[in-house]
Amino acid sequence: MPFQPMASVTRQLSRRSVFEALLHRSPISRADLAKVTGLSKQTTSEVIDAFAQQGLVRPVGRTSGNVGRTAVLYELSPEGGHVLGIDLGARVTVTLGDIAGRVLAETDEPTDSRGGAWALEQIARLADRLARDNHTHPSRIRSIVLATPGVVNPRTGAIEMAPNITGLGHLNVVGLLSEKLGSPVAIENDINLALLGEIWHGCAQNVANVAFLALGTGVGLGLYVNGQLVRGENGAAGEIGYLPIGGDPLQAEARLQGCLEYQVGAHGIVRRYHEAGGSEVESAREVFERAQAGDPLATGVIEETARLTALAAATVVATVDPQLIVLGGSVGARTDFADKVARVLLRLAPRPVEIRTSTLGKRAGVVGALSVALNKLHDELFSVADLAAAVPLPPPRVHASR
Amino acid sequence: MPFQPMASVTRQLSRRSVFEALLHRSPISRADLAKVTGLSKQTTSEVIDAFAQQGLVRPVGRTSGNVGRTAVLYELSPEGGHVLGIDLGARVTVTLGDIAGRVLAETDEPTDSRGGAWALEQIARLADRLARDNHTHPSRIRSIVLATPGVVNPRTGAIEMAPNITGLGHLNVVGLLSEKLGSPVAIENDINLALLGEIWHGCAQNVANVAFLALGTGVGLGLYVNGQLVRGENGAAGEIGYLPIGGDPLQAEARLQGCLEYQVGAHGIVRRYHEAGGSEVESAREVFERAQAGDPLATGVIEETARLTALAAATVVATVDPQLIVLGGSVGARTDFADKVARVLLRLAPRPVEIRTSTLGKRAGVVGALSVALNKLHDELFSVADLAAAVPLPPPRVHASR
DNA sequence: TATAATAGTTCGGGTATATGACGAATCAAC
DNA sequence: GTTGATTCGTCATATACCCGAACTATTATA
Repeated sequence: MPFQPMASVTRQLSRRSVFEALLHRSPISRADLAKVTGLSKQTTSEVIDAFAQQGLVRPVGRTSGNVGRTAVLYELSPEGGHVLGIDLGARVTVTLGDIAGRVLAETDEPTDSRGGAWALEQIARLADRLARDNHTHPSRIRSIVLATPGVVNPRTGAIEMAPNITGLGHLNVVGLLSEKLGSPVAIENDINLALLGEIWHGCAQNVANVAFLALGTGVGLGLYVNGQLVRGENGAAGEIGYLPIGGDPLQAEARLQGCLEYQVGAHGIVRRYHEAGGSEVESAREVFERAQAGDPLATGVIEETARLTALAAATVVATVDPQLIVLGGSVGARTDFADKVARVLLRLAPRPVEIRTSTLGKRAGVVGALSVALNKLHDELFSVADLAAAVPLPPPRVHASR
Repeated sequence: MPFQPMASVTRQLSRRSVFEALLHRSPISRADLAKVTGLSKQTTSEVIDAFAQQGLVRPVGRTSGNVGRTAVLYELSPEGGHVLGIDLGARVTVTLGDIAGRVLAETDEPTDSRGGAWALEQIARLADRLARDNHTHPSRIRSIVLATPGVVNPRTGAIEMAPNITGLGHLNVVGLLSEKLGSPVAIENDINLALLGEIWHGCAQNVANVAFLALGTGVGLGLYVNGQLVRGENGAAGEIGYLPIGGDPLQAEARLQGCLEYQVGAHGIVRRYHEAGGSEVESAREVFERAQAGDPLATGVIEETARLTALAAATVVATVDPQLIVLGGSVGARTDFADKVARVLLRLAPRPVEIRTSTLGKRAGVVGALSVALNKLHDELFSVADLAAAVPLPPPRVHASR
């Protein structure tokens, strides 16, 4: 094995170029690939031959009707690799995709209420069945991403504060799952992945600076800045439940649960309705329904919720200046609620910011997980990471001035 | 014209590799360069020869004392290119550096109070003199970065809200300055650059996630996330003067000046001292002095200022989860004040965050400007940007699921 | 049927890189 | 001093990769 790092870089770049063209323009001929990538026909052909031998690419017919010789058209083969996106929330959702980003199948069921290891077992079972039902052996799956609530440590992948699923924090989820499923597993916060889902296939496509405000059982924020996800040093970026908004942040409940979440989380909405003298309700959705039915107490609670949410949004606008704010989660995705928030925000922010509601809804998490799994697979195959890491240009060390 | 027409990618990578090694380990021999870069001695030698011919590199002696043939040591030549960092605030500061990041000279004087075009003229004069005094013709300067208060549009470079220097907003600063100085000019917000200064040579070295909280005449935030500066869609990231903290954000002054800035800005401190019944003072510094002298009114004002600052810091922690918060600016850099902030923040944040005070002080802005100018020069010479842009791997377009 | 156009392959040339051999220069030990 | 080990830097050679041009194959159209 003659190890020639530099020499292989250029071929890797060519491969990557061709792959990308296939990703975006398949079915496509060798000739068109050469035009699109800017590579010579010669190089393109070599790469395609290699891809075909690797099973990454397959012919799908020929051109016809045009003058000249017919061209063989190629596309990425589903056999090239499969990826899995998993969302672990109140339900477990598993999505199977192929290397080209095509969604092949999706399944879900309520999460095993015993939590912890049982939930992982459930995931493995669903994933296995999904793969087999789609003529794919589970071992063919090359990249798996799991969306989970809680703070995910970006270095270790440990789940540090999982509020809803019990007993996840003590498990080595990455290790257990990747062993069960036989493929590399990555974990990411569900709100972050919902954001990436909206960016990939939802309402935030082609935007480099987006904030995703999730309001449901909890409160959370996903940040996408400079075309990158913001995880934070401990994976705790976007934990805006702890924003000092809506009460005394030094109060006991506020310190424990988070000041904003105490008010705006689903429990907070119900509690505030009761405190205002409202009759028994079970869920935040009921408060919304009563408000729509004309209950003035409920309306007041909702208005206040919208005001606090707008304050949180204004906070994000002031710190990060996104082009777009996406509202999601069971509460946030309601268009009536989003309208209220937008109205307040207009008076709070120094400049207007576009607000949209999530278009993917509950699927945002899995879709985002799939997109990350896909990116990981692509990076593994056509890594430019080595290249970027090989020649960084950091600020120079200190030199004495003369 | 040292423009290599389409130097092949692989050679460019080698050049970059060697350059980076020179940057960090000079003086260094050809043999050691080969070891460090992983390139062959042959390639390394070719690159060094090219650099030498280009004037980018020069020999600086030989090794001695070791067994074996002596090696010629090389370092980056100051002739390789010069850069300029400029800070335009109450004073104009100009720093001259060379391609290796060595600071060659620095000068400053009070900003021309007539502002606008006069200030630009002043900058040009200072820069010209600085260059000539250091045996460098101004035309040798290849990259200039200007630090300025206000919101700098990241696309156009226009200054959109310059509070202190009058008449800057209406000028095409980039165009005028680059014409006067004969070199490409970039503009960046002064707080952002102060942050980068601290990261380069100050108290935030080797940290990937930093927040820089500047408290002085105004209030501002610089964010460094995932090893990148956060500018925001409109360059308005970090405009935390508008954070809804410390009062009703819908109040007239709050909406105009920014809610937090109205309280915590230097004017706000003075005003609050007067409102509390304190006697005439001119500046925030006097309030601090009186507090130190035992004035209970002043102490109260300072405590409240620290509390509000801590709230702002907690906001940043909750949204972005930095590893480190740097306090800077004439007020923020005071260690006594920083201690107070740290104490309050400890009780606000769900996890402790390190707080430091700026070590570069007033020079942070120029140093940061110089670092960016340097990076721009390096990127121009050894751009890997073309390379990264040539083969992106974005999420694929939507495919119909089957 | 002839012609123009397009697809894909073959071949030669140029630029890189790595490797190993070789001369040059130095220290250390005898 | 002389010799040997050691390191520096260059030369020569082989290989990988890319491109462009020539060439063959295949098609629509006049």
